[in-house]
Amino acid sequence: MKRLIFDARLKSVPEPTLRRLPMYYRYLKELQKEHWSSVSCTNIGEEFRFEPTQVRKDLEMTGIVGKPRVGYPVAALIAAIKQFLGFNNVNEAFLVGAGSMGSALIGYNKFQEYGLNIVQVFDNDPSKIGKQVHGKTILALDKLPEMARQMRILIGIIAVPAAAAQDVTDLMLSGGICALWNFAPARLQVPDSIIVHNEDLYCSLASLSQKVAQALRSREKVEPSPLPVQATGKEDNLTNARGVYAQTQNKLRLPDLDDRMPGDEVLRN
Amino acid sequence: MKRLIFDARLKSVPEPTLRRLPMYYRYLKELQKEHWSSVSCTNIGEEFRFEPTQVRKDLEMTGIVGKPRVGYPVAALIAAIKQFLGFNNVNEAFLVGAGSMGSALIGYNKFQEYGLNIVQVFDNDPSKIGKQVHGKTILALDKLPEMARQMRILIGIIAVPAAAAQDVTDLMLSGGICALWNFAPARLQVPDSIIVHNEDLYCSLASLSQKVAQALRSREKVEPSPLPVQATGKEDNLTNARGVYAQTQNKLRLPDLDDRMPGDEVLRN
DNA sequence: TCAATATCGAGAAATATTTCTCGATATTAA
DNA sequence: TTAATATCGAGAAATATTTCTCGATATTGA
Ligand SMILES: NC(=O)c1ccc[n+]([C@@H]2O[C@H](COP(=O)([O-])OP(=O)(O)OC[C@H]3O[C@@H](n4cnc5c(N)ncnc54)[C@H](O)[C@@H]3O)[C@@H](O)[C@H]2O)c1
Ligand SMILES: NC(=O)c1ccc[n+]([C@@H]2O[C@H](COP(=O)([O-])OP(=O)(O)OC[C@H]3O[C@@H](n4cnc5c(N)ncnc54)[C@H](O)[C@@H]3O)[C@@H](O)[C@H]2O)c1
Repeated sequence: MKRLIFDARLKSVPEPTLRRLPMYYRYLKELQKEHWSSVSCTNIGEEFRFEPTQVRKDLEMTGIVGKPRVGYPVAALIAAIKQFLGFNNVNEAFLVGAGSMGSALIGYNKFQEYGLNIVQVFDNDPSKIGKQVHGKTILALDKLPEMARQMRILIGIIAVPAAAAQDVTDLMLSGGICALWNFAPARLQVPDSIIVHNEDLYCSLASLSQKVAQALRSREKVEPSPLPVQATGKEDNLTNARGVYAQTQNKLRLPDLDDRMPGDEVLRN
Repeated sequence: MKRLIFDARLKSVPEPTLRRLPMYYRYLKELQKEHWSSVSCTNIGEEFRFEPTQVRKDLEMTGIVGKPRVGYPVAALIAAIKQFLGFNNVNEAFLVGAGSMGSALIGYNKFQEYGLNIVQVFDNDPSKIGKQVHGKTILALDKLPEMARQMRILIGIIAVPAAAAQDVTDLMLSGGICALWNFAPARLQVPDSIIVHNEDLYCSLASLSQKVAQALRSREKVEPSPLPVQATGKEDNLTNARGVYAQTQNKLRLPDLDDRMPGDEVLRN
């Protein structure tokens, strides 16, 4: 309608595709270790319980072409996904908040495989500044903007309490950072041109919680069929029509009450 | 088609709705602190830049009914979402893997607000067993199944290296645990009746990475229009038609090269 | 009191995403 | 060589999700 597409390559990438591609990526790396030379959508689909066609549509987004009856060369496919997801331009990032969450992230060197490299760490706690975390020296916050600008850092990771998140955001933007990975449970106010990715464990937990609650409800309400019917399994947390339906029928396999001795106490501490 | 819906209340909940509801929940709690008595879909929509109708459809899932021209009573709405997402049945959970990730999770007491309570922590590292993390004593792994059964624990949190994740899973299932929150980058093999929620930071990172890469590409290819056009902002990471289109047009606001002094060096460490 | 208006609820329409279908083609095995 | 078959690619169909539309209604202020 009133939308302008500037470039074919910028065609909208469905969010669900964006969530599945990295899964394939990791799986393909496993296959590569096991010296597979080629892989079909059927292979991948079986691993994740997705329809082969869906996998094919996802891979299509990366621009790779496969061979009928054979599939895709594993190495080329990995390269294509890597390129498409931007893992190639290893993005250097600043992290603010060397608390427990921040430290875990800093110590996590595997991010580099996915194109992220945490190069500097900042905090505003005087007792932390100058100390090292996983080999990185914690710097004072006020140095951030200038360093970000000089090093042309594009990505900022926010691991401070929610109350401090907006201030940290503003500081990062003032240093030219334009993409944020936010671990604080806070909505950041930013200009439209800034990319924000909220890593919200609460939301994630909610999804699990809802499914457990639903399964419990379903167990109470729907006693007629006593055996577990379907479930999402590991394909969970993806938008998948079948998955969604499966969820509706989901019955949680609760610890069978008959498994217990009559005298068993339910412990609490 | 061949699907049986057992109970109207179990009607399929769209995944996107499941991701948005907890956002509303947190926002509503903020409003409550500020003593709002009622709230409309328009209010909520403005906060997150969602269409009011979408918010209304989401809230509809919880079963709440509002008043025309007024909206919903804040307290009742919070209660409805809480109930719907299962935050009421405070779910007690076991966590395995008292490493950096696990410790961060254990120390995170806010999960309780969302219905999750980590009651026991396990590890297989003899040097950690018996020690405390955030007030919780680390127990030997072999005690898990029996304790889980006695305490009727339903939720297990996996924070061990990927290689150990399947073993830990099997142990948890043997203790009657039937819902897993998995932080390891591994696909867990479980029966269909088990709920698995993978917390995959890689996938999340990939999504950010792809957007940055796309914005960079778009900047290279599409110079005609020099000003930033649209973006996802904080509503990112949701499936939202407008959002998706916005992304396609997304242009990253890069640090303007002219901002720098001619002699500026790009630092690396 | 009554008009103006914001908002709800529900159903229709539009859009996005997944699944199906089919023709083409590369590999395998007879 | 040839038939059987698995798989790709592309477009059509089905399904899911979002957005639009409209009638109903509660509140506000004239
Ligand atoms: N720990 C978890 O499992 C977990 C889970 C989900 C979300 N989070 C979120 O991640 C964030 C960090 O959590 P955490 O557990 O690491 O907290 P933490 O208290 O351990 O760490 C916070 C760090 O931020 C620093 N800080 C505070 N204000 C600052 C400021 N204005 N500028 C710079 N640094 C500042 C503190 O000095 C501290 O080092 C929080 O927003 C939390 O809600 C944590
Ligand atoms: N740290 C991060 O930021 C981060 C990010 C994403 C994912 N993860 C994932 O979370 C998991 C934990 O990461 P981490 O950084 O905390 O690692 P870590 O090495 O700090 O901790 C792992 C813990 O698990 C324990 N463990 C190992 N094998 C075990 C077994 N078989 N049974 C019981 N306990 C066992 C270890 O003793 C250790 O305490 C990993 O799978 C990692 O990939 C971590």
